[in-house]
Amino acid sequence: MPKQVDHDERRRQIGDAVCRLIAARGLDAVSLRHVAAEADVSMGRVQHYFATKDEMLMFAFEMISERVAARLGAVFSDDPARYLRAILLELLPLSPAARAEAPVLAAFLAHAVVEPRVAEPLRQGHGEMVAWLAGMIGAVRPGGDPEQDAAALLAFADGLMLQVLMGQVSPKAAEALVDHQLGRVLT
Amino acid sequence: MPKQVDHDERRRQIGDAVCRLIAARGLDAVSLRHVAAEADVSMGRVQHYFATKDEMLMFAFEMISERVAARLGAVFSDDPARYLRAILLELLPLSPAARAEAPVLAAFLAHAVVEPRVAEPLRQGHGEMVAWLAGMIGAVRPGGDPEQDAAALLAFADGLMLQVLMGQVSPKAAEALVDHQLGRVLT
DNA sequence: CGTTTTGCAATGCGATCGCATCGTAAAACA
DNA sequence: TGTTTTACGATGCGATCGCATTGCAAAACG
Repeated sequence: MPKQVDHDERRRQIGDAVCRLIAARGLDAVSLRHVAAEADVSMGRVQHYFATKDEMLMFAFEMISERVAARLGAVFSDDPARYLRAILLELLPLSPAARAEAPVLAAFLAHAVVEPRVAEPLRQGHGEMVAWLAGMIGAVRPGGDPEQDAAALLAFADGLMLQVLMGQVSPKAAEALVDHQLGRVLT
Repeated sequence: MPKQVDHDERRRQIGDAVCRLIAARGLDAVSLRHVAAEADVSMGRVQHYFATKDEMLMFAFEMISERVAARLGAVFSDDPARYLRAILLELLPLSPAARAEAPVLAAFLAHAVVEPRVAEPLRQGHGEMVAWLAGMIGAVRPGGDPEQDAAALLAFADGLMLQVLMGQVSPKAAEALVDHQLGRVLT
């Protein structure tokens, strides 16, 4: 056999091309041929690593999910208020990394509306996020209803992400809005 | 010539089919043949009323935009606080009408991320909505920064719409969240 | 009443789609 | 060193795509 390649590495390279394609031209621009071209490999190679297009898309979805999770996991602060703020900002397409991932995430969010297999993991992520946010809010400001505040804050962040992506809100304005909203919640 | 038909009416019938298709299976399920089947007409008819698929999609987009606008326009209350609440609830997929339109809107929102021709009118609608909300907030609670509160509230509503569509938040919980959030803003 | 115009239905075309199949160079393994 | 197995590249197939073309029945119009 030819030199043993890193199977997972190859899959990630192709998944990367899928994500770039989605970010630039949307989910329906993803075809085996376009992906192969974007990744600069043959179509046979793409097929070798993914049995079906659907499997490839689901892999790309898991990829960006994990990347976003990793980005959020890399955030930390001793001060709960700062921690909370940093996490919320990390959800928005402000940094280059987030700006690359957010359009892909947005495409999958819309896809989740009509595709339960995408919606389910997102549902789980939502639950975990709300729980984490509620914990932080409770740490900063005891009393009240931290779960409600957490859920509201997450809805706010999700909507703001989309609005920034659509150009309805500038990155600068989005950051100001996060501070404004946090000010309302944490007092 | 055959009996004079109501040209606009026919276009709306086809546009309706497009919207139903998008709501059920997403934007990329829209093909001339699928639309013809959904509308129970021939493909030739679809082509007769829309020169290109793109024109058909843009028409469907304008259709739901106007419908949502009409639904919002039908809301009214003498009490600014109630008015504000009613508008926010109308943005969510709670009523049957809103539940039919929201998935279509969500699909176009995601499309807007990579398609400026869809993003532009949405940008305008966003601006108008923020201005209106700010006015209402100012009427209920003078002082503060109503524009910031309005923008934050709209981001919250947009995100909540998506979350309800994805099943992350139940309609009942969404309504409670709206009241919670309004309580934070209007005091 | 004949002509013209309208509203389609039908068909076809080239492109592209996902996917299956086949062939093969090469390295791991016996 | 021979065999097997891996990693593809190439090609092809049937389905579907958007769109163009053609034909024609019927009603509005002079």
